[in-house]
Amino acid sequence: MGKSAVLWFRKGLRLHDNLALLEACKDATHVYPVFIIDPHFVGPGKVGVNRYRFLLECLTDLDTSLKTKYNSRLIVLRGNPLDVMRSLLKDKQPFAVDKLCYEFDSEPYARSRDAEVTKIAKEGGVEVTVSPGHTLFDLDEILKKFKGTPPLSYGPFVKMVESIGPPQTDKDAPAAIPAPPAAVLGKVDESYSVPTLQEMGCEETPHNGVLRGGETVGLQRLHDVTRNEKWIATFEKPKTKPTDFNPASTTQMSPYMKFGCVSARKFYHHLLAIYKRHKGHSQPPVSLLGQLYWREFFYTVGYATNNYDRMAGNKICRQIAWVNNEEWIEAWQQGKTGYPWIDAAMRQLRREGWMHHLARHAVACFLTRGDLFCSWEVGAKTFDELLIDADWSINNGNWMWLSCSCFFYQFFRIYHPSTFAKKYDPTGAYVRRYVPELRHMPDKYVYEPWKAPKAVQEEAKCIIGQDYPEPIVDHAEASQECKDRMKAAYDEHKAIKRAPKSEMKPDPDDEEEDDEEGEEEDDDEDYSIYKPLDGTNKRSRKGKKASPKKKTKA
DNA sequence: CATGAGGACGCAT
DNA sequence: ATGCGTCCTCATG
Repeated sequence: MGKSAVLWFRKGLRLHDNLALLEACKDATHVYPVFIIDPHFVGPGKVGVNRYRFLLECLTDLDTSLKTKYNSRLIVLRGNPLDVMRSLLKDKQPFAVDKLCYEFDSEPYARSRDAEVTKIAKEGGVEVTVSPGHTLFDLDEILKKFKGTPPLSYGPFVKMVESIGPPQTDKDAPAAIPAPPAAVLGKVDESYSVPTLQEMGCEETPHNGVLRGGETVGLQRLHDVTRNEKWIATFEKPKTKPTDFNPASTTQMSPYMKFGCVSARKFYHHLLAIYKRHKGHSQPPVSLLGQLYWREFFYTVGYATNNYDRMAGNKICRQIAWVNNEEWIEAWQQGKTGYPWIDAAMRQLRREGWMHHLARHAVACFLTRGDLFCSWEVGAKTFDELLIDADWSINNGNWMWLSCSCFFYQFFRIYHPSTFAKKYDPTGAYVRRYVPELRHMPDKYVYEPWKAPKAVQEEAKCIIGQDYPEPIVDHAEASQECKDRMKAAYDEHKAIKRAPKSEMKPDPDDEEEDDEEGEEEDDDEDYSIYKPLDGTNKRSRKGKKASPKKKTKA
């Protein structure tokens, strides 16, 4: 008698180089390709419409490929994965299986979910296999090399990664995938098909972006983008332009990497083949290969770090007394800060679910250490909702980077919120595209429209403060205050580090447990512009400024 | 386009 | 103690 295996798709939404799929096909008479729509990710503020649309496109593509090439289909189940798996693996509903195969996922939610599911499988007598493949290398293997603690610098990380040799060669899609039995295929009808956006609780909005989901378009993009080998070989990330659109100046492969539509290993070997033909190609960190290594880097650190997605209890994260001003946050999120370059980027994000890396830098710097001094966690959540390529490990890592909370510490280097983009796009075409209010503003004022004389504003049909907002902060003033605050936070950090245990830290080895909010003493009350505006925002999310002196353990 | 100051960071060795 | 760090800005030549 043959075996029935479930291939549980989560990320890794592809048929090529899918080790879990190959594992499922091994000795199986039937393979059930399954995806579970998890309500955990549904709802306001969770996953924005653009990423959901992208996901559904990925699922539709899988379903189509399975139908046309393999006489099979994708079975989409709905509900909490634990409930779904309980009924599948223990109650054998809607079908019975012997084996469960999936790809390893390093994110905390996935890890605890998968641990539970594994338990359920054991109880149901179902074998479980976990395959690597989302990253170039097995993260546990990398971690072992670093004795559990990966470096916080890229250089040493890459050095080690390169020393372990190239990742496994990518595998082709299987020649055949044994389909579920006809009886089951007949049983799983409409209610197991790919949902609509509406079912996901999203409004059916027009598709504004250029990036469609799926393995097929992902591979096509990889093919198209790598056809220009010279460009691939000489690619340097800092030299790409954040203001380019149609086409963007980068590969835009990130959403396909995030969902695993395209295998990282395939991308890697593709690049190396091109490098072989082009001597003098660019190098990490700026090269395209360097970008894959950055991904690997953040995945590794994210995997090894507790509370990686927040400041409290996060050992690698600087503790900084950010001040969340809700009005400013709202303005930033909606692209109404009064700084056209910042607003254009934020509107592109909301509209298309994508923006260039350096645009992400600019808006992140602006929200946190550059101008508004709001917490990077707010920014990370916003990106997590709106970006189609939002990737937990990379997103949180980059937010710590940009806010000078980890990885990068030169807080006096601040992106200018109006002139940074000028060198890329002197006439402001990008701004005009995403901030139509400024469409008729002369080049001279398009990045700083508040400086335009009234007559010019009238001529351009854009009165500042009426048709387009005044800047919510004065950059010169705000950035100086931010620098001062960062300096204070860093000094505090140094003081804590220098002063050893002596009565300020209860135990040198308590690390792990209850993150006792190192609430900074707030000696800097005279920072005018960051003071709370009557009740709309709290001083600091962790508020309680009660304790006057350094706490001792309760 | 290239260079240097600015104010002087931290991590890794 | 030293070297280095993907992706700053402004002023100079």
